[in-house]
Amino acid sequence: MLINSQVLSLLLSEVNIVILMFIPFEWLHSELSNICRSLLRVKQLHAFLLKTYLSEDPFYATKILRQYAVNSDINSAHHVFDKTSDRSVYLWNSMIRAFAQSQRFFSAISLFRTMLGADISPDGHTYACVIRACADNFDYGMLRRVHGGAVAAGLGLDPVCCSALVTAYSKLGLVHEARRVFNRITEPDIVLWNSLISGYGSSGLWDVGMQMFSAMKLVGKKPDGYTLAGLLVGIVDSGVLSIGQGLHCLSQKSGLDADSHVSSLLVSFYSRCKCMDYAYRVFCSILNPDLVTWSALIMGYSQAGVFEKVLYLFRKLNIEDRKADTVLVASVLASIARTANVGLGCEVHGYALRHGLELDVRVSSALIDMYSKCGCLQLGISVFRIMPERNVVSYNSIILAFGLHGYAYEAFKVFEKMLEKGLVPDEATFSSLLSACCHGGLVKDGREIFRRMEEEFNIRPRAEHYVYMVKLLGSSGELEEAYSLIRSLPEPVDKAILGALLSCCNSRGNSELAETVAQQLFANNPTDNVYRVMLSNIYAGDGRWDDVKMLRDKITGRMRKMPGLSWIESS
DNA sequence: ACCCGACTTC
Repeated sequence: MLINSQVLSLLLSEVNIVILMFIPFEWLHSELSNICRSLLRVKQLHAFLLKTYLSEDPFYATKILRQYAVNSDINSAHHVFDKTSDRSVYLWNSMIRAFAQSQRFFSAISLFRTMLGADISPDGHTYACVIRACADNFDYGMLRRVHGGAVAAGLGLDPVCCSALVTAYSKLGLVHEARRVFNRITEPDIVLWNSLISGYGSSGLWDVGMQMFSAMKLVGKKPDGYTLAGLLVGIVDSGVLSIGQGLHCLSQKSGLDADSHVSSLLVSFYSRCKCMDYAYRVFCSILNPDLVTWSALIMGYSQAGVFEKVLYLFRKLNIEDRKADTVLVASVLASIARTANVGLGCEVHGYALRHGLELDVRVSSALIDMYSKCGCLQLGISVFRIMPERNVVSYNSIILAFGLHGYAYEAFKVFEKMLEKGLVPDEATFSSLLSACCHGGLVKDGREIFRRMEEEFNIRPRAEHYVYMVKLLGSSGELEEAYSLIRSLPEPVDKAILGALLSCCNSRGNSELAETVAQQLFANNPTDNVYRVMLSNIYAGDGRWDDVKMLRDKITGRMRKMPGLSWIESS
């Protein structure tokens, strides 16, 4: 029986028991089992189930609940759950999962607690779902409690539960804890092996992941797409290019390169290694690359600074009649910000508007940054004003924008507002604020915020923060204070921090301190001739030509200065 | 249903 959409709509809206007799149940099952991306259709199906009293059946109730959940209609999903009197474990699990996936962590936990009190026992999947939710919310305390609960319920060795535990502990950075869970299982299944390998991969321990990979093959387990993906995420830079190439080779031999996750990871692996030719070749070999793979390639070109390729690919995507998503548009905008071409930025903003992507946090934040870097602060502010949802990144972007344009006072005002909203500032927030102080010459506020960063917000300053502090203090003549800040740091001091002080010595004409700083730089970076050039310029300013000559003679090899180039676009 | 991918600010 062939059912086209018109017939279907008619059936769903005008159904009665007579028509029901003609509906093949295989069709109904497939309609409910496949992911339906239309909320309207889900509602029609639900109405149909209600009319035929099939909604009482926990099997159908679960199916429709899940359909509501994938369409983000969590209230309807909850309604279905409430109306079903005969609740199976699967139904409970689906509802807990629906809460967890729609970021309603506390609802998920509270439903889980209700389930513990009800006359039904949670199974491995219930615990797995709650465990995952704990990890997604970085709630270590809750994770320990749920883990304890699982052990007490006799599920401490349940394969499903343990896979989730291994992943959760790895996500919280406790890969040793994950290993302990793994070690308790005498015969791990492929999923458990994959969980541990992914855990090592995402914790930066790709070598241990490779050891586990060998161990897994020794006990006769055949790797699948998850295994390769877990290994590939760990290969982060060109230092281990050959390992990644080996995995590429392996994926081709085993046919796993057809897996969309594996192929997109191969593209991003080559991108991370700056091997864009390889990345492009892998991309071209994929039959129907999905948006994630397109994004990986576009990001690769963006990070390699090949901006014309970014735009070329974005246009190519459109020519192929594919619709970009928020992540892809945000990446393209970030790339345009670096070219400072506001015309292109406006084009992509227009694209975002036409496709209803402009209110997304990532897109909006990228727009703020793009407009401010292109010199259009006002446009960035307008975007910030209208965005419905703001996160730390959005605030960081607008703070940076104000600072960049010399409005340090506004930057601090936004910072206060951000704290009022209960958002927790991160390292980038303080980078942006310190940068604002540098642009505005606010020494006092800079010192204050630098102090608060550590004392009040528990953020240990990184090299970039010290660079800003040194620049701020040094350029306002407080060279001694800048130097004593540097001396409080453990050796070896990052060359960017010392370099910032050296450059301040240059502009303030303090050759005495410059010599001390430069000696330290020479000692730790003997091949970096830039610092010799800087010091020789300082000597030249004092007319100490003998010292200039002595330094210049030490510069071995050729130094080529890149000619300064700039361009403007005219229309 | 447990294990895998692109992500805006520094």
